[in-house]
Amino acid sequence: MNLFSDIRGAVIEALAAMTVAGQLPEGLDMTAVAVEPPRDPAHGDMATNAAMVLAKPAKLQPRAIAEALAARLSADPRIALAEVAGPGFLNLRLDPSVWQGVVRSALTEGADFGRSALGQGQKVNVEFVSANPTGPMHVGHTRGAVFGDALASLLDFAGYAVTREYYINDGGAQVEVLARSAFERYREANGLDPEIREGLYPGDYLIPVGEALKATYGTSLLDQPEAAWLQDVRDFAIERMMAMIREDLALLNVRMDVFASERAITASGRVEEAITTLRGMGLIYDGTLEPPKGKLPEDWEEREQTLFRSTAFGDDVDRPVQKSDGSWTYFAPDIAYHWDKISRGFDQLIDVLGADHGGYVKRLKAVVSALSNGKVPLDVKLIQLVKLFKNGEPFKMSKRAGTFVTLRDVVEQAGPDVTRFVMLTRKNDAALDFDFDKVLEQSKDNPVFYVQYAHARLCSVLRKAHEAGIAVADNDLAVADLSGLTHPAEQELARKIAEWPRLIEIAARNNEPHRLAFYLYELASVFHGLWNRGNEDPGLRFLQEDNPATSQTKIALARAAGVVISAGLGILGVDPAEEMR
RNA sequence: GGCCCCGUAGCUCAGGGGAUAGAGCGACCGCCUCCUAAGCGGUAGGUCGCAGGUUCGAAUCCUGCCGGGGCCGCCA
Repeated sequence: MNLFSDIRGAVIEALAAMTVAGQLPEGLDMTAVAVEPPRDPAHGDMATNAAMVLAKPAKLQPRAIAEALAARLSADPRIALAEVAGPGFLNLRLDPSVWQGVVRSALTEGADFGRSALGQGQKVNVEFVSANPTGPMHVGHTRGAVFGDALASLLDFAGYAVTREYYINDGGAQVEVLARSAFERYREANGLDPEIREGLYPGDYLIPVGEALKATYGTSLLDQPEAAWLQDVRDFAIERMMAMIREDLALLNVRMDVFASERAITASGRVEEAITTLRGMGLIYDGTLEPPKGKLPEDWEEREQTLFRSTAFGDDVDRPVQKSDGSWTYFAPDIAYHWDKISRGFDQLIDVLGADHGGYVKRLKAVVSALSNGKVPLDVKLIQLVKLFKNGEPFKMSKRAGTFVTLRDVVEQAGPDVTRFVMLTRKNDAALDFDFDKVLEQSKDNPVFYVQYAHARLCSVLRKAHEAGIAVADNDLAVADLSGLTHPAEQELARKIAEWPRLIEIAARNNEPHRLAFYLYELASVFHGLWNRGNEDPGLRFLQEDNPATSQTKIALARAAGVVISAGLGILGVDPAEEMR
């Protein structure tokens, strides 16, 4: 159930009845009518802007509409009080039974409470990570991985059919560099001095690859010319790198449905196909580009290239797809890849990219718009940098100094739960500070801990109640008498729980999983607050020693909060701890 | 030069058309005979960068400017 959409339905129904009764003109657009939680709890449980939104088109005073609407809504048993306030808000106070209904829904629906039909089963492709298969993943990839995985889970929960996809850039020049680098390590494994020339990858992680090459090929490649071994060594090294990357993702509990290979897509003729399609639309032409403004590259030369008319879709300049020598630019496989995704029938595409790829957003959107006739929206989520700290001091990453912080370093130190939650405590387009010490702190300063602690406290209550012989299994609590949940502090928690389904839809609409992290923090805060009220007012304790029935009632509320915390953390990929150690 | 992101409390950040703008940290004052005080309550703290505009209503949308960061190439 989604209480907010239920009540909005009641408002829309009342407005329709007013139209029939001649109190409103016909044909009004109701899409802007919203039912939201008011900022100030004193304003009631929910508020609707209906009267203000409709006043102008209906040519009526907002207060007049609001009053007529209030009169109709008052007849709804769920609405205890409807009063007009401010410039025309209609504040609604809900009957306590409504909150009891929310708690019961959470208990009966369990992990599915809040699941939405918003997506209507639409096929969404979430492409994320897509780190080059040339080395281990670093912190930046970590954030992208967590974000993409959580977003995918969120969209799944919101009713989309989600595919998690990794695009392997195994077709460009950089994998040949990888091959040459690995070959040097292969020579090293055979007792020769490696020549890690400028431009090759110097990382130690290639040493085992060199050894593996030796194990497979012995000395047979040593005196061969590059042309003889390049392809085999490249494929061998890519496979090794991808195995390493898969392991890293597994450490973070990130899973992929599809690993798409640039080389496979290119080999299948998708590039030519996509370019031909674009050409058929008149979007490909031969021409020369203006030199870039600002600092002019030293070797700038005007040359004719094959260009994609991305300016037709709002890009700043047209983009080259083919070099002057006829070979494809790096952009061409990207076109083919997105064409491939469109061809696979996705209704929506999402690309999760590093913020340094911001300059490609327009051309990617242009391509997707062109190739799908504007039917498939592409949302590009840019992931800002992660700034690492240790003891409050910035922790500079440098490949040269050997302080290159990998995904594995982070996860091994902080653990997957902490890493994931912290990475989601900031909007994707805001830079994130990640302090190794703060993140491991077990106090309320650490949001992960704070949320997990709320859940652990609940579990503690459940254990104690169970020991006391009170039936606290979910199906027992779901049929408990909830009419005793009338205290304002208890209703505050129920109100927060009721926001969960609405939050899911807002977060999913905006592709913003960070909203879940913030919400869960708030929910935990309300839970801790109610818990502590029990110190002063024993009547608010969840466990009422001598009264199993009342205990069941109150524990049902606590457990409903726990259901949401558990589900929410589940979407973020964080384990809801049952006890803190 | 162009494009993108950011600018909200002393600090770190939510909120991104609705009412008197929120949270955490830091500061100050309180709360353990009691389900985990690893927690809770309260006080103080604001020109939502600046200036226009749209709107019944702008921190939120539009334009310009200021300040910070990022990107720009036949590289990937």
